[in-house]
Amino acid sequence: MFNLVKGTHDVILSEADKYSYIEQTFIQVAEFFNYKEFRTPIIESSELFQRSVGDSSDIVRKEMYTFLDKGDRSITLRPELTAGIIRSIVNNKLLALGDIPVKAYYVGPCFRYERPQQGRYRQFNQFGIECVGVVSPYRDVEVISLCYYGLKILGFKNLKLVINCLGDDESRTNYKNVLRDYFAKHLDNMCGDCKERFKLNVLRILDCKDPSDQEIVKNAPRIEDYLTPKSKENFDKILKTLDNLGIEYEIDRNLVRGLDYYSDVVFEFHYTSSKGINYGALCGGGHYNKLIQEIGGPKDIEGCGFAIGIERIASVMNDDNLFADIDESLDCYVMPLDISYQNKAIEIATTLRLNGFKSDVNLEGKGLKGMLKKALKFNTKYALILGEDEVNSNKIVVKDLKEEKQESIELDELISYLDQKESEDCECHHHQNEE
RNA sequence: GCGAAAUUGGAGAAGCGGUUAACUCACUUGGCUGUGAACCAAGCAUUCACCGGUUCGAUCCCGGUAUUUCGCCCCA
Repeated sequence: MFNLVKGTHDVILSEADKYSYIEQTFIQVAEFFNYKEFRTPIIESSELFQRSVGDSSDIVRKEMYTFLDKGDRSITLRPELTAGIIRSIVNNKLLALGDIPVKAYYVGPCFRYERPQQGRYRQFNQFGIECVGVVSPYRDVEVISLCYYGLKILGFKNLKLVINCLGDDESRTNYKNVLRDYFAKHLDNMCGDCKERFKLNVLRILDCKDPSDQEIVKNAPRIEDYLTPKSKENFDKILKTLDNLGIEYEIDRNLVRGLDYYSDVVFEFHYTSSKGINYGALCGGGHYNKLIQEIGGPKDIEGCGFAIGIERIASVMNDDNLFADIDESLDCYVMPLDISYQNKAIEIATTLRLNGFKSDVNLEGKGLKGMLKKALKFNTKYALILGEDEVNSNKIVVKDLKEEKQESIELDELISYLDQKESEDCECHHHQNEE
């Protein structure tokens, strides 16, 4: 027996159904917003992430799976997908063609060397979108609303959008200087992490969880006082539009996020269940001004995106019972009563499949009782019994497992018989709906 | 990276320094030889995560390893 590698997990059977359900929901919403799928490599050059995610981020500093390949190239398993998506947009010259914005969505595995916990793995899956070529603050709203509707369709109620504005370059340079001056005075009393943050990225001191540090943060200069008029105006437009769309938000001036490429608007959706359990952030995203240029793209092209963790969403949905019953059913289960009828049985099953009936055959040589049990386990509509009498007379018994009725049918008429039963079924449903 | 706790069949789970490792569910087979339930009977861990140590004897005590969970950190 081999153990799983730490922080990895198998996604199988009903768990896999749940993951596809989450992914498909977001994919459909993204398609509806005219986003196109992008599939980029799982491995990228290490430098890509150092440049984009940022040397001062925890991800780059301690969470990347980096190795040298046989040609001595430094390779990294992607810790997130934004960098790769932007790289591919730049490499494929999609921006030079003038079709901005490029609207991309993605789904796939990411890798971070972190301490595993429930709903949190070293190999995990993300869905996300990037909208590159953003010239209007309303694009930011579009990105936020896409995320909002995806979560809503999955059944999340009482979502809280937590939002902040980090400002553009000019705002941030000014603000960081002021902030550095302020924290320099208090640095001796602050935690070790913050001393580190002071050197690397002073903004990240703002979301330190240390209580005594929070006291210091409380009196720190605030970003809103250092925003350039343009940043401020854009942020106000975003907030106003969110109001109009009925998306509730809360401004958190200390929301910074751990990736260095964000500027201007950043956001997270937080969730508290009806039972009052606070699950924290389900996803996060924001705007980036300099990332495209940093990766070698044209100047002055901005983007916006968000990502959700599939594992995290699935874990919360499991916990909060948000998965509707995914109804897996089988139309027909063919049951040969003797192994000598198995060849006949698979012929019948094949015919059924070619005619649009999802079918399976019992080839395990069980007794009728055992096969019926198996049929029930698959949530089968029709059990088809093939015994001596049927084989001799070229017939088959069709047993409706829900109605608990059965009929012996000529094999030639099996498909038309089932088609007729199905259409009656449909009409029945229609009548029920009308009532 | 730091701190803590856990790990017994397919699942839940009891157990104790001494060899039939309880019980429940699931599953298999038969009673019922061609019909789903119930009932009854039988079967279902030479083994208690792995490796060492202590011991006459270890699933139980000790040490190490692995994994998981929880907290910190961070995030999705």
